[in-house]
Formats: sequence, C-alpha cells, structure tokens
Amino acid sequence: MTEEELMLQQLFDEDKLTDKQKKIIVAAIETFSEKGYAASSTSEIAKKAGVAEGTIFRHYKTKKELLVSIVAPLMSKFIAPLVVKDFHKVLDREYETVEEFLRATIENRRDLLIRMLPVVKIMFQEIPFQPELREQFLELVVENIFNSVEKVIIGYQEKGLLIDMPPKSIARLTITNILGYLFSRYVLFPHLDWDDDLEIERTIHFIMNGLGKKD
Amino acid sequence: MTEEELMLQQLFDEDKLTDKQKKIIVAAIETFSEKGYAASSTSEIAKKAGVAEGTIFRHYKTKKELLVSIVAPLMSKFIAPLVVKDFHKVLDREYETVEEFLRATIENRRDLLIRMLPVVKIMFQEIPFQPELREQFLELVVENIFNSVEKVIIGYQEKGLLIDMPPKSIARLTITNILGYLFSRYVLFPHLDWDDDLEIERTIHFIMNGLGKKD
Amino acid sequence: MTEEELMLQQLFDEDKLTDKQKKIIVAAIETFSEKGYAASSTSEIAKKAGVAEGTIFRHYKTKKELLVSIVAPLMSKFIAPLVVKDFHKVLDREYETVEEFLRATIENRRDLLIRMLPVVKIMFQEIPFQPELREQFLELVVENIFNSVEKVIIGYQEKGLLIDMPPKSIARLTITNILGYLFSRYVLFPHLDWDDDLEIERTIHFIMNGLGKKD
Amino acid sequence: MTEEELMLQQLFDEDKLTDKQKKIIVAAIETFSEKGYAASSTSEIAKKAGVAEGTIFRHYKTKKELLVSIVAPLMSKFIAPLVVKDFHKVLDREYETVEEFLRATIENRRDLLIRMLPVVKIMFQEIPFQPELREQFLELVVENIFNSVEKVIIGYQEKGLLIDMPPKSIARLTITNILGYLFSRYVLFPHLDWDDDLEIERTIHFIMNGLGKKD
DNA sequence: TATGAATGAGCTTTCATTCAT
DNA sequence: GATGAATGAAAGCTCATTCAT
Repeated sequence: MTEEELMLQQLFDEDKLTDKQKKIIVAAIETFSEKGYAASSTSEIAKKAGVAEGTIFRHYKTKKELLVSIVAPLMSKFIAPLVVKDFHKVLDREYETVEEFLRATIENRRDLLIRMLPVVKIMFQEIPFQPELREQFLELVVENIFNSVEKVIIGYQEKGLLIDMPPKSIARLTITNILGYLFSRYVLFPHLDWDDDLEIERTIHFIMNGLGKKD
Repeated sequence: MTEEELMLQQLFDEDKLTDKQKKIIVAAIETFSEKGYAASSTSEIAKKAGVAEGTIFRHYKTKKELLVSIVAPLMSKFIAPLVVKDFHKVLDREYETVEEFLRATIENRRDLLIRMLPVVKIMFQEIPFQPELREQFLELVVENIFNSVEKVIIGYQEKGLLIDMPPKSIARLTITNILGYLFSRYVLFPHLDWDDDLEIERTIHFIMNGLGKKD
Repeated sequence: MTEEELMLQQLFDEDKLTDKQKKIIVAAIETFSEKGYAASSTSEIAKKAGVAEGTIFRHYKTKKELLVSIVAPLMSKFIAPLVVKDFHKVLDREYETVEEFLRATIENRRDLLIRMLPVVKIMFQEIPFQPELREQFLELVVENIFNSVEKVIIGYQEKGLLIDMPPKSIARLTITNILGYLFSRYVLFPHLDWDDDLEIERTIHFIMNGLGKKD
Repeated sequence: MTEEELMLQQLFDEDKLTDKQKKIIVAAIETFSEKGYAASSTSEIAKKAGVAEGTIFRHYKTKKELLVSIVAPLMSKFIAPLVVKDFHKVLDREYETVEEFLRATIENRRDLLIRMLPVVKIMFQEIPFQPELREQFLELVVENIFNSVEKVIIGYQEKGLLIDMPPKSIARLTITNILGYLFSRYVLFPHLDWDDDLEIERTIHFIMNGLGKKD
C-alpha cells in the first residue's frame, strides 16, 4: 500500500466503515466538491453511492454531520501530518537549504494534494459558513500547526537562511503561496496549460528571493 | 462624494435602480455573503430588504440572475479599474520603485477593498460553481487585466527592477499574495489581532525580496 | 367593408372600444386560443397587446371578465346570425334542395368561420368550466337557435326533403357534422393535406344520404 | 371481475401502483376533469387524494407528467382496443349489416365510455395544448386505428353495404358522429332529458341513411 | 441493517390585482 | 386614461428527515 493510500485510509477507514458507508463518503465528497454543500441533495448523494436515501441517515443523523465527518478528519489527521511530517528531517539538517526543503515538501506531496483536492475544496468552501468547522480549523491549523511550523522557521532563521520576519508571518506567506498556486492551478484555471514543475520552481524561487532584481 | 462612494455607485446605481431595488441588492449581498448563495433564501432577502418576495422576481427573473447582477458588475466595473487605474502613473514613472507602487496601490485601495469584501467573498465563493461567472471572470480578469498588468511588469523589468520571470507568473504571484493577505485577514481570521500597516509592509517586502537572507 | 369585417366589427366595436382595448382583445383571443384561458397570463396578454398590465384591469375588472367579454358577444351576436341569417331565403324557397342550402351555408361562411376559429375554440374550451358561459350558451344556442333552426327543418320536412326525425335531433346531427369537420380540419389535424372543397362535398353528401348504399 | 373493471385495471394498475398512487390518479382525474388541467392545483389534488403534496412529486416529477401518465395509457391501451376489439367478428361476418355492427359496438361499450368519460374529457381538453399528447394521439389514433378501421370499411364496401367514399373519410364521419353524440350528451348538455337508446338508434340511422328522404 | 415511500416545511417562482404617479 | 412597480397569495416543486417493513 502506498503512502497516499495509507493516508486516505487513515482519513476514513479507521472506524471500520462498512462498504456502504465508504460509498456514501466517496459520493458525498464528489458531490459537495462539485456543487457545494448547500446545493447538494442527499438524494443525489444516495443515488451516486448506490444506496437508499435512508441509509445515509442511518449512519449520519443529519446532512451536516455527513459534511463534518468528511472534513473534520481531514483537518485533524491529514493536514497536520502533511505539514509536520518531515520536520524532524529538517531539524536534523537533512535539507541544507530552505529551497530544498520546500521543493521536497511540495513535490512529494503534490500528488496527494491533488487527490485530496476535492476534500480540501469542500473544507475551504464551508469553513466560512460552518462555525463548527471554523473552530476546529482554528484550533488545529492555527494553534497546532502554526506553532510547530514556527520551530522549523526559527531553526532556519538561526541558521541564517531566513530573514528575521516573525515566524507567524513567514508561515502565512509561505502557505499562502503554496495554496495560491494550487488554487489557481486546480480550482480557478484547471483548463489552462500549466508546466507544473516550472511553476513550482518559480513559486519556490519567489518565496525565497522575491521579485526584486539583485545586482 | 468620495472616490469609493463613486465607485460603489458605479457598481449598482448606473442603471437608475429604484429605491427598492437598491434595498434588495444590499440585502442580497449581506445574505449571500453571510450564508452563501445556495443557503440564502429569497424570502429571507425580501424580509431583510423590507419588500415583498414578488418584488425581487419582478426585477430579477431568477435567484441566479440576482446573484449575477451583483457579481458581474463587480468584475467588469470594479476589479478592472482597481488594478488598472493608476497604471499610467506607473508608466509615467511616478513611482520610482515597485515597492512604492505596491504600497500606494494597496494602501489607497484597502478601505475600498474592505468595503467591497462581502461582494468579493460572494464572487470567490460562487465562481467555482457558476459557469456563467467563471466565464466572465476568465474573460475579464485573465484576458483583460492580466494583459494590462503585463505591460507594467515589463516596464519595470526593462528598468531592471523586476526579475526576468514571465510576466504572467509575476502577476499571479503578486495577486496571490495580496488576496492571500486579505483572505487571511478578513475571511479566515478576522478575530485575530492584526497590525495591518506592518503586515502590508511585510507582504510588500516579501513580494520584492522573498524570504531568503541576503548578505 | 366586407361582410366579415362588418361582423367582426359588430362583435367588438359596438361599444366604441379605444385603440388599446382592441389591441387587448386581439391579444387575448390569440393567447387564450393558443394556450387556453387558465394557462394564459395577463402579463403575456399585455405584452402582446403592447399595453401596460394595469391597462387591462382598467377595462376589465378581472381576467374572467376579459374572457367573458370576448366569448359572450360571439354567442349572442355572431353564432345566431351565422345560423339564422339566410333562413328567410330558405323559407322563401330560394334553395330547392337541402344540399344546396347546406352547400351555400357552409361555403359562404367558411372563411368567416376560419377567421373566427380562435374565438370558437376558446368558447368550446371554456364552456365546460365557466358556468357563466355555459348558461349563456344554453340560453342562446339551445333555446334560441335550435328553435329557429327547427322551423327551417320543419319546412324541408313538409316539402318531403328531410326524414321525419325530430327536428332537434336533425339539428344536432347536422351541426355535429359541420363542427366535427372543422374541428378535425383546423384543430386536431391542421397539418394534414386536406382537399377542402371535396371534404365539404362529402360531408354534405353524408349528411343527406348517409353511408348506406342504395339499390 | 367485469370486462370494464378489467380494462380500467389495465389502464392504471399494470405497473403495480401503490395505494397512494391510485388515490392520486383518481383524485387527479376527478380534478382535471372538473376544472381543466391548468386550473387544477397539485395541492388540491393532494388534499383530495389524502396524501401529502410531496407524495405526488415523488411519483410524478412534474404536474404535466401526472397528466400524461393519465392520458397516455388511455390512448395506447384503451382507445385502440375499444375500437379494434371486435373487428375479427365483423370480418368473420358475424354482423350481416353495418347497422348491426355499429349498434353492437356502441351499445356494449357505452357504459365503459361513460365511466371513462372524465379521462376522455381530459384527453380532448388537453390535446390542443399539449404537443406531447397530440403527437401520441396522432400516432395511435390516426396512424394505427384509422388504418385498421379502413380494413373493416373496405370489407363492407366490397360487400356492397357502404358507399364508395374513401375509407378515411368514412371513418372520420362515423367517429365524429359517435363522439359528437357522446359530447353533446355527457359534456355539453348532460342535464337535458335524453332517451339514450332512441338517440343512438337515430345516430346509427343517420350514419347509414343520412337525412334525405328516399321514396 | 437497509430500504424507499411518505412527509411537510420551505423553497423559488408566477400571477392577478392594486395603486401612486 | 395609462402606466408599471409593488404586492402577497398561491402555485409547482425540492428536500432533509422519518418510519414501517
């Protein structure tokens, strides 16, 4: 089993879902991602999953519970590991430069990110409207992840590889650029021609060196 | 009348809307922005606007037409001027450096952006789901704006103030960072403490110099 | 002015309708005839007539009043004359045979009937549902017309040109066949090829001689 | 189970309708027939059927689908058999004369026709407005039935019992008179006194011998 | 456990009618 | 008289949720 499959499995299989439940979740992700949560009907999800409408409500008391059951584990189990996973390597000086670290991080997670994109899309769509999700997101992403990211940043700062901006701002700017690229690439303009490797390289270069010409 | 009020006026008043129509639009923006398009009911909008529900449909044949009538002019009349407006000054070398240009651009538009934020929020929420809006957005933003932005970028490149990355990528990265800041600041984490001037300065600094330490 | 125009005029102009009123009536006839009374909206009629919706209600208190104002004069002023008109000629023995009478009657009224068809269609569509119309229809058509038709029939019977069936039945059968032809021809199957003269001849022949082969 | 009940059953039961569905159909027939399709509301039908309004739309996606589901089987399963049913007997010379054939046909179907009258009424009311129904009607009634009726007519013509008019015209005239009688009897003037047997006899006599006096 | 018919509240939309201009 | 914006009741229809099987 590949690393990605393992991770997907971690997302949803842990609680030993029945076959029907898995089908429901897959159908729900597809539908929510395509039309948005509010515009998706449980009957459509049921049809797509090949189950009766009642079956959905046997497993999830309400439609919102279904949404939360999809997005919540993403936040608690997936995003944190995604970001934090290789930090020990970084701290162990496996990557001499930030560029190398960013490149390795983005590259070896890109496929996974693409595959998770539907769920990520749902997450960002619904966070503004679902207080439940927003709270979770703040707790997990802001308080947990940002804090651990800080350590890495401080590490690089101590090595003299990053400027002295506050780690929180550095984190924000870095994440913004990675997500901004993915959002442009896969959500806003998926139909344009993209040279992904090149564009990632540019993004990394930009993150590190900005747009100003040095001479 | 301030410049901003003028612009808001341009957005919606141009066609000489009746009083009720203005109330409907204001109520619709507020509701769509708070709950999302699909989760907003026309009856709620009507109530908030203080008009009969039928009145909405006298002016907008469908609920979607109401949405489009709000977002479309934003795209055609607001975003383009916002970005393009002062370009002649730039080209006329009014700003010696890109930093100055960015700072002036962001600062003198921030208030306006904040005030337009509900509509901008609606726009980004719905673009993934409304092909109509997506098409308009692609046409206007990508094809028009990107092309004019290119000229400014090339101007600065020729002056040796910007690196030689393709202008499209430079545009994408710059816009991403500005919107990324605004999105973090006003949509995701509006409740956190923000030192706006400082954060904008950091964003500009980041855009120009990246995160790498020069020495 | 042709005889038909005169008759149309009698139908609607008598009360010195304004220009707008005439347009409303023409539009209403067209719409009711195409879609049926209940499925026609006053706004559609107004648009087709080129007047404001309020204008309709200035002249006709309700939508039903508009319907009645169209169908009622047809029944009182048009149908009766149509049938009765030349009876004095008949009684004066202008037509030696019933065939001649039928032929003359049908032929010199066919164009008019065709032109009135929309109103006739409305009339028959709505009589089953509008008690107001049904009553008028019974009074006028059954009690008035049938009675006068009886005289003609009796006249021919006395001349030995018609069988001794009760005049009411003879009237019903004759009218049924003429309307049945027109209904098949113009309502049910207007798109089929019809040799009208021949078909009318057959109808007359059938009315007189039936289908049975003699000798 | 009588022949008629069997036929009604064939009309609607075939697809194993639930109890509620049957109630909906019965209520819809009653309502459509009384007020016409466009003037009938689904809420009224639901109330009359004793079901929730949503139940109607669970079984019929639209109101029009409900209409079609009532009228369509009438046309395909009921009218064709009604007309064609005993033709083999006719062709087998069970009826020596056309009169006998007509009499037998009308008489042994009259009850059924009366019971089906609400549906027949709906059918004729809506055919002019529903292209869907009109097409079906043309296909079934014109192309199928007329063609089979032609054979019988030709049979009688060969036997010298019918005049040499084209079979299509003979069919039209015969059907017109039968339906014309039923329409006058049950739709236009149901409240008048009718001696049904006598009137049918007159209709048959008229069809065969016309109105002209032979001597 | 799974089903899917049934529900009814609530949705978007239509429409005859009113009324200030 | 004529207008057309405004109305609100009622239309057709959707949908999350329930429950008997």
